[in-house]
Amino acid sequence: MKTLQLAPSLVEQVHKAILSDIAAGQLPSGARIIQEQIAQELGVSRQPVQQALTLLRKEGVLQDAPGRGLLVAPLDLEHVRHMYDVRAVIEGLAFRKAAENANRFSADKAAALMRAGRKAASASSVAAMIAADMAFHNYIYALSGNPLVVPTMETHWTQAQRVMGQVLLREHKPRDVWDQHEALLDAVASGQPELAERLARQHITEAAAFMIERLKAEG
Amino acid sequence: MKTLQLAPSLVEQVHKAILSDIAAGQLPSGARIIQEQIAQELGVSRQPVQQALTLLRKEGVLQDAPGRGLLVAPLDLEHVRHMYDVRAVIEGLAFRKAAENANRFSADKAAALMRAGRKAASASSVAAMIAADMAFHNYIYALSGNPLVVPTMETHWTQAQRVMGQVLLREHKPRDVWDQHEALLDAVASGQPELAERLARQHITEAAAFMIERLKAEG
DNA sequence: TTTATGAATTCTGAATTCAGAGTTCTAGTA
DNA sequence: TACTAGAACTCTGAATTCAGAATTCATAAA
Repeated sequence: MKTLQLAPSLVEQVHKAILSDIAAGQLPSGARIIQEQIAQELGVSRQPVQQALTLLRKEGVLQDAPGRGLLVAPLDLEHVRHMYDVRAVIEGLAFRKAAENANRFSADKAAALMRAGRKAASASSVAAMIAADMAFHNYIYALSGNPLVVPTMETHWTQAQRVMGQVLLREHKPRDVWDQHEALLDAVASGQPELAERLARQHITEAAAFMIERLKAEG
Repeated sequence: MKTLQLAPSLVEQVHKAILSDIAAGQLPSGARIIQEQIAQELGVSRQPVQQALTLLRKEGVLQDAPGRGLLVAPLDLEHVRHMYDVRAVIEGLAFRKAAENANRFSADKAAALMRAGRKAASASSVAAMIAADMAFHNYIYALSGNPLVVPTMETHWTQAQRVMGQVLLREHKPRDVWDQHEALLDAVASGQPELAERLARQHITEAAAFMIERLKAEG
């Protein structure tokens, strides 16, 4: 008999709903967040909304606007830079640990991820590209064996998604990261922690430079 | 005109109170958490307590016990190890960035932090030692110029506090980290990012080894 | 004596209500 | 017309209330 999963509480649902609204651009940077309004739109009381908001604030997605509640944290260049700085070191950790667990590496799974990524890249589907990228990194997180990586990265991923969405939308020929991903997988599969960490940090740093460049271009 | 800090909300106060109860051993691992009870003890309604609890659960300090609410998460060694792994790389980032901002380094502030830390260490006050340690690291976070470090570390700090409390409680002669802290400050003050990062990671890794050793000893 | 059934209790998530702080709008004055 | 005082409004944090789900306890039957 398998344990049945308990229904997600309203708090979690509201949390997710707000987050995806932000990622999709419904709630742009600097937008004011009014509890009552959100509660009405989602058809719940202010109570679960308030809890979700304190969560989001702790996560840095929202920020205090003393006297007028909360607003969506701005996605300015500095912020993006900082986000990628944090991401770089955590990805470094994840890849290093994953390489230490090379024995649990699955060549099949890795090949499937690569195929999906290359296909999305050639099809120029923004949503598919983001999904493939996330799937790739999530596989590494799992392989790292550190269950804290995912929650720690969660916030930064929502930001990263925001950035990628923003940038990829107007790129006709987005840069292909899958050669880098392949090199990373090689380092992991062959059990080279130091190399994997270095490559991972480099990978993210380059991605950051690219994204920031493009964001600057469009203003 | 300097911005005046707003009073901490009840949620934050409750959060802090529960955390220190756990760190102090009042609420041991596995203890059941009853909202009503906590609310009465602290003289507030269940509302802020509930919010604080959802926060604590997100942070991993409490865990779901389906059907009977929440309980204090056990402090297992693997978890602590993972927490320190994450902390090590983020501290590395913070110290590296801080060293890059050596021009904003304040010798006065640093000296004050060192004094407070050494004093707490010699006085063998657990609470003061934890507070001094946090103050030291928070100074570096601020100096790093990356506002995402603090929220990213928050979760891990709550765990770290718990571990330190647990260990320091029964150490008569706790290990003195302030020589290491001094070396770290030197690296930052003299603007050596690489060195600062390396030392920081080493510092945390050693702390982890020490804490895990002691935790293992008491079982 | 052990097991099963159902009532009572306990506890939580969520809704509703209340009070206070801040902002905005309006009117009056210089 | 520009500025200030004050009323009205908006929004939040917190308290209280409500409803439902799970556990525990008591009782009856095998």
